[in-house]
Amino acid sequence: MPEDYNPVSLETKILEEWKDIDIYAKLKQLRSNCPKFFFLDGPPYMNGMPHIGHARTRALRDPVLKYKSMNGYNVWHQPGFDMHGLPIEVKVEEILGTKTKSDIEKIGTEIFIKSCKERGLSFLKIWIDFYRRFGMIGDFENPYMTLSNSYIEASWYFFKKAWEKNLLYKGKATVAWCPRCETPLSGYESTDEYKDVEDDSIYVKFPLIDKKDEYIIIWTTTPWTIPANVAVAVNPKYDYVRVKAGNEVWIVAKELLEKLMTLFEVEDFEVIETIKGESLLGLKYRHILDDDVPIHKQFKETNAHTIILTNYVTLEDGTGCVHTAPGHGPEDYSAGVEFKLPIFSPVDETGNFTEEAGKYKGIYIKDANDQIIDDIEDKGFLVFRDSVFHRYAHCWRCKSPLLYRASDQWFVKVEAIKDQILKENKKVKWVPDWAGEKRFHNWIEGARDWCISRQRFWGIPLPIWECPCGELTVVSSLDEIKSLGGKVPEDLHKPYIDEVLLKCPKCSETMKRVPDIADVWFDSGASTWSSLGYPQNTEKFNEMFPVDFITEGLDQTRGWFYTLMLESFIVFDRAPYNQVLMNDFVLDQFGQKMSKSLGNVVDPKDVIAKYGADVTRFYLLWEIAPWDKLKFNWENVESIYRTFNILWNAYKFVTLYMSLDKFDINTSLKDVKKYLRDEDKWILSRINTLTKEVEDNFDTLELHFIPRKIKEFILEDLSRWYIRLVRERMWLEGDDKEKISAYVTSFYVFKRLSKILAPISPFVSEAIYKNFVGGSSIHLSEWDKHDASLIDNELEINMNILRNIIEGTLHARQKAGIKLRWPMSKVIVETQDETVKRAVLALSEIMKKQINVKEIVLGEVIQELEILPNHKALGPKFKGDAKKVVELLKTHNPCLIKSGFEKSGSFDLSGFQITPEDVTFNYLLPKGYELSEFENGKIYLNTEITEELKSEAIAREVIRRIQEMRKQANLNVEEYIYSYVESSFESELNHHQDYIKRETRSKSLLFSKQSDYIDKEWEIEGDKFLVGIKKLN
RNA sequence: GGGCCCGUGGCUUAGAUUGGUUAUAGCGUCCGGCUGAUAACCGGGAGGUCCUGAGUUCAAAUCUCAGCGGGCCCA
Repeated sequence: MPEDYNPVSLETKILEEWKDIDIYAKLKQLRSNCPKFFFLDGPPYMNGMPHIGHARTRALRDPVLKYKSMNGYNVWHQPGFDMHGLPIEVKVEEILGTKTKSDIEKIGTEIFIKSCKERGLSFLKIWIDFYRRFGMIGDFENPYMTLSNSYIEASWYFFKKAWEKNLLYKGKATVAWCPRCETPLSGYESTDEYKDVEDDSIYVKFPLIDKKDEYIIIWTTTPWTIPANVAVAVNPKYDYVRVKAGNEVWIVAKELLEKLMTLFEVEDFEVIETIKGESLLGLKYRHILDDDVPIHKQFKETNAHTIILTNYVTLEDGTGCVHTAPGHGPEDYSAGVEFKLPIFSPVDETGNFTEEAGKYKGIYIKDANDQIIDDIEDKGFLVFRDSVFHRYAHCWRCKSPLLYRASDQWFVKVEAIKDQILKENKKVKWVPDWAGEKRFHNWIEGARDWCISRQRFWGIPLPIWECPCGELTVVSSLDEIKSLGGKVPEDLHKPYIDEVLLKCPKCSETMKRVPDIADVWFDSGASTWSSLGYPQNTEKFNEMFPVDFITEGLDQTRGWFYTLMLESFIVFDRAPYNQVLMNDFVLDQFGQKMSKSLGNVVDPKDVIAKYGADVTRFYLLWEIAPWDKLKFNWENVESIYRTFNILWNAYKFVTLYMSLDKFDINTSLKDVKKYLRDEDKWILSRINTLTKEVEDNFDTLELHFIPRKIKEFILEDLSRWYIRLVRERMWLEGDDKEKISAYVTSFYVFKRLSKILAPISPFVSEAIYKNFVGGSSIHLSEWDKHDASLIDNELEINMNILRNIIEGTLHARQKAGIKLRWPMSKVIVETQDETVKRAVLALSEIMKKQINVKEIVLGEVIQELEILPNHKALGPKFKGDAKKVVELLKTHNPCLIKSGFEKSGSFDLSGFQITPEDVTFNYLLPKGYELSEFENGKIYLNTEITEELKSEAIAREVIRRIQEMRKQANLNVEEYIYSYVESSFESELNHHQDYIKRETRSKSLLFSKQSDYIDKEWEIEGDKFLVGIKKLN
């Protein structure tokens, strides 16, 4: 006999059992010859604990894996963990107290790397323990970890392939740079953290050469980039004006002129000429700081200090003439390339000006702003100075303001292959479809070449060796290192890998490794093959590739979904995955982001500790579609818990009687086929319909429908209906066939239900299944496919109709104030719907029991119409005749009056014209009936209580009291008692003596007070009843 | 500024793909009832500008456009 539902102790116990039988090993073995299903785990970043969002993603993916596994697939469930990268470095820097890269070098790269490794690994056990507790079954002993030598070695294959395909190049580029981390950030890393900051805002005039006192006006919020200015960009399509202001001529965009002059407080100005932007091309100007930054004088030989044309110039702010410094902005950079400008970036890794910056050498760029502005002002080129609040990019880890600087980096050519990638993406099934067809598609369309190198420590070292002769070698394996005369270190990380020297295949000189590491986003993108140790081991990979299914959060559009696609495409010329499920985040119940500072964080540990993993998983899937934001709502979790409690109680109920009767679970449906009653056939149909729907939803990954339908089934079909209907049969004595057929049906339903529930809530399903069916684990069993032969749509429809009618009847009872315990003689169902009629005829036995009515009749009831005068209206209208009108109303047929209103809006009442406002119509029920409406008709309940009905009602009332007393006395269900009832209803009770005795398991029923009975006085409908019971010894 | 997603009683939601009687259900609330599986449940009441506006249509929560608010991503 099962205990009460206590999820936490139940789950702990089952976890022990799984451990004892080594369930994963068993599963692996069981499915070893089955078709593969390659699930690739999106590796979480190992810098913190699992949060509720992680739990959500896992609550989505694990059911799919379990479902696939039950359906005979050999599922690959290797967890993965992302363990490199700047976030870990930043954390370790906090611990070690370093501030800069040179600090790290001072304490030693080796110590630093070891600390990073320790930090990355420190979360491993916590995560795997979480996975286990969450009910996941997987290859937890063999996760893939991006920091392992084998992973690193395998991932190098990408660089080799990219190099061979000419998709890897070294270039100078202007990239977002963190001066504290001293490394570039990829485009998307740099946009993660925009903050509103106050900056200088200056308008500066650049003197045109060969035009006396003529200037072009620019605007900038980064004065420190002025020393690197080499051009001014205008939009060829816009109109520009030459304006006379005082003794000078200024050039600005026409549209901005008024605004600027107001800002500069120049009242006296005059437009001399309006010209298209394109005609400004090639005008030369003098760099305003060429005395302080003398290198500009050398640029005179080039295209520097020229007006150029670009279409990124807008009229939103500034002057329409854009200060261009190709060393300090990506757009400036491309313009620089196009117009062959010097790519000049006189700033070092730490954000300080270099020698090339002349006078400003050694000053931190932000600190140089004031001095630069002063210098510009002293030279007379400052038009206006202000400050602005604007959004500025900051480093996503250390929050330092970023800058753009030109540097030598390694790039992956993306722009060249993005059309092919877009084509490949069309073959991927995305759920929801817009995630792939729109979001991901758009992202790829706008993709730029990927700066993959980082000048940091903790990451996958670039496998590129460089010879002084200029030769570059990209290696992709340790064997290759050896064959080029290198000694393979024990650990492939920096600094060890930097000591590996190769012999140049061209000139035999010593080659040194490029000191860079890879952008951490590279790591997980290589998991397609690196997690399987390919290309070092080909067997597993050949068997598994491509990936059948992945799922991650929507933020991974530009992250993992992208790097996987990009890297795999470069390596294998195809999309790496067939199916992607994208989910949204988890917010708090008000739709706000969870954050420590708001104190609204929901820790999955707490949810599991309170309600168990089954409920948590079920809830996370049930609440909303995977691709919508989930507002975490404790009350709804509670409602799922209650559902599970009901499931458990339903399960307890059937097992109680089955075990009392020692029911043989091998009795098949066939054996009892002819004894199955409508409710049995109905629930058998329902569970198979449910199974079919669940199968469909798993196929289309509309996963939220699954728990919703299961919940509906448990509450509506199983608990509130089927069990209510079969309850009486469970109390039948002996080997009654109808009871056995109810057992067989219940057994079938619970076995199936546990299977359907197993992927989502693996513990409670396991408990029910093992208790019922036995075996080692439900997760080692096969999915029970739906049995179409048991689905009876008509029966399901009929039962629905019946339930509507029953609800309606209960409503009528309530209106009439007659409780369900009191039997009634007749119900008339009035309907035009043939289906409803058929349903009533087919299922009237069930209906009679449920509404406690002796007879159900299909028919019509004529309702009498009553007309009432509306004195408020009649009085003023007919004054003295009002009384007469009221009398006349009584003598006319209300139906005629009503149809008169409907025809002409009024009625001639023996000369008095009355209108609808003058009267009120009422339908009168035939005497002794109560009415209630349902979806397809009306229900008339005969409320007349005969002596016969009353005596049965009294009997039932008494039964109910005795049952209550049995319960209070803690008697077992099967225990017998003696009982007595002392009341003024002896003859009525005597009439139903057998019934009362049977229902209450009384060996005797007396009608006078007995000594040594437990007794209690009850009041029923105003009469006193003294009831006593005594346990049989 | 651009792309994508979301906006339905106090709260959480159904609804899309196929426009169609009175807009779904749960929680909460009020009233009543039932109970030998169920500290459960059942029946009923109250509670809605379906974010706003315009358009298409006989008919719009649903389709179109514009706007507002929120989110993710990009600039």
